[in-house]
Amino acid sequence: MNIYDVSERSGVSIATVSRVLNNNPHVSAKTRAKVLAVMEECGYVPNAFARGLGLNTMKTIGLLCSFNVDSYTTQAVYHLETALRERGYYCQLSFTSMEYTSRISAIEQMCSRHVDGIILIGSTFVEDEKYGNEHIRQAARSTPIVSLNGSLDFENVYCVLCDDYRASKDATLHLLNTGFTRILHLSHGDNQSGLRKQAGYRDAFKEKGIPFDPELLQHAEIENSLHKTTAICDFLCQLRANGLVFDAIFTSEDELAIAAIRYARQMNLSIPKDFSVIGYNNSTICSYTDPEFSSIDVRLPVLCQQCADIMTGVLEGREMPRTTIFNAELVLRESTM
Amino acid sequence: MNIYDVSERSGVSIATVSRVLNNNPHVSAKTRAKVLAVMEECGYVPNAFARGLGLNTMKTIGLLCSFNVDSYTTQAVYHLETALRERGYYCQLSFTSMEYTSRISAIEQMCSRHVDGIILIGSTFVEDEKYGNEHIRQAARSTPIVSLNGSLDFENVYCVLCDDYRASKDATLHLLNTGFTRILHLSHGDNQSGLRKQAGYRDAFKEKGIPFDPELLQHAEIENSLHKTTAICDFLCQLRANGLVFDAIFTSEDELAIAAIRYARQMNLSIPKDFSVIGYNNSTICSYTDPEFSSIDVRLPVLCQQCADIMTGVLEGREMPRTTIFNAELVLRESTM
DNA sequence: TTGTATGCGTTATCAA
DNA sequence: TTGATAACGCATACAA
Repeated sequence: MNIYDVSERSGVSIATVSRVLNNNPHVSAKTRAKVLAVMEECGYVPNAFARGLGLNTMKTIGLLCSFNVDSYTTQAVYHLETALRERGYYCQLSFTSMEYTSRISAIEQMCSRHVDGIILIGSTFVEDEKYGNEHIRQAARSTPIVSLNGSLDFENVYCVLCDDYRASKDATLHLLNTGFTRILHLSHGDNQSGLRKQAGYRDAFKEKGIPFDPELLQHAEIENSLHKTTAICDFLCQLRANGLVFDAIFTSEDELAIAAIRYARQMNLSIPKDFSVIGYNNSTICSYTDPEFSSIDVRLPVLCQQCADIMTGVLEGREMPRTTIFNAELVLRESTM
Repeated sequence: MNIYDVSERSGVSIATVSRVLNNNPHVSAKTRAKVLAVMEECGYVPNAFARGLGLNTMKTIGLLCSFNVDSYTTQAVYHLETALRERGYYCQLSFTSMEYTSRISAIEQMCSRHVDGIILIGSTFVEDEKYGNEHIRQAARSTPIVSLNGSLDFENVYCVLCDDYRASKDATLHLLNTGFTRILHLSHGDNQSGLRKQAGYRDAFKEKGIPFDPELLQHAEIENSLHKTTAICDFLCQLRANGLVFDAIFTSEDELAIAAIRYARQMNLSIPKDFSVIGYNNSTICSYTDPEFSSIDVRLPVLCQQCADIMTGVLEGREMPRTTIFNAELVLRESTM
């Protein structure tokens, strides 16, 4: 059942059928009604591929996720899809593995599938000097790219960021101001966002004039196993056993804060009097521990709305800001004073 | 840059270019090399829409998620996308809201976009008598549907299930066998999967000849808020205050088990001696609590692989089983004897 | 307001 | 092995 069948059965040309289909006002009410009736009767559905070929768009945005299937990524996917659908766009989804080549080919594939735009979820898509980001610049020549939480300065690439630096500084200052000076920063990795967090953390010490001990900056390797919490908790115990003194932990991800809470309990430290914990992302898991832990709300729903707005704006030919930065908010719970 | 440009620059017809593109063996090595060289040089990428129009497929599977953005759904999305990509298919993603009409239109939209197949994630897509599932039967007339964890008996609909009934029965029996008889079943809702779990739970009592108290079957409304755990914990305290006696909790979702663990701590109940907890799905959050809690592993990666296998098999015209059922496994942790 | 004719970029059939 | 040409189903410029 195609446009020719409908035109035949309703006794008009395919042009008229097409007009009805596209709500073109230059159709008489009578003709329109007739055509619609035939369409209804035959259960006609326009062929999306043909339309795509003609219009050179299928109203589709590619969503690229890194290999971390964490709450940040999954929530972002949810918010982005919802926001884009509201704006008339569909989503194509792809996860990438840990390898650099996987990120490259994922972007290439999206382009070859002729998506209208690509949204990169998380700063893991921004490579360090070792590899560089030429592939992103290249892809952006044909397809607009919005980077959620990753900063890139390329033509046709738009960045929507949360001010991780300031948020981390604020969180660290809060801990410093409430009497904790030996603050361990447990970091996920050295991706761009992680580095911004580390900088904010460090500068908080500087601002307070408190000497900073580089030993307090620790990396926790995340393997996505069921024993992650135990492993990280053990890691913390080991640090302590090795003589590192710390009275608070600020983590780059909520998942890591879970382990920090457990560590405190194992060490019989009273939270928040003797020991404080602050996580990052303010995800649902903040309320999974007892005590519930404080965290930084990165306003993911707002960021995602903005990503969708910018993407649709660009596609509609409007001038859009190349970088948008939102403030985060420190949400205090039982794990801090 | 299209196939005509390539044909012109390489001095062959578009038919030959197309053959090279599709690895058709009826091309001389010399011609192939020449054409490939031109393609490489020009950075030619075939137009996906035109190919879709010609072949009547864009190798795309629609993934439909319900409104619960829980770990089950998000993990399923990850495993499905990965498995399908390995098999040469791309994924289009759509979330639905709580309304019935939203599920209807999501399915219709997928069909109208001409996806090759649709995967329904979770049994929430199976409606009760109130609405019925005619829309699914209808959609399946044009598009093969695979239902993950939802049972449906329609032509062209394939079901991949975990034996929730047996898993629930096993979990309940384990609790009964370790001395707990007042087992509260905290259920997410009366969707199909939830009902199977309830039946297994009930039949465990029957099998042991222990009278079953219907009061022990309780529903927890899930609003996806940050205060969910607190709310459910309060709900449990209220039940207790109202005189309901229970010495164990078996939940239909891991998220609910978090609240059960907290309840036990608040009540100063010693886990697992005085109080046992078993969750459902064996997600990462099982290790977020202290003590970590036991849960039912529904083998989601395996189920998703099977969904992908069946979908691709159907699309390739092979005969595929209409229903596949896997066994779950009870994973014991610190919350049970 | 309606119809005719053409283009979109492939794949595939049939001849050569 | 290669090429000419007809689909595929829609949108649209232009003509009527």
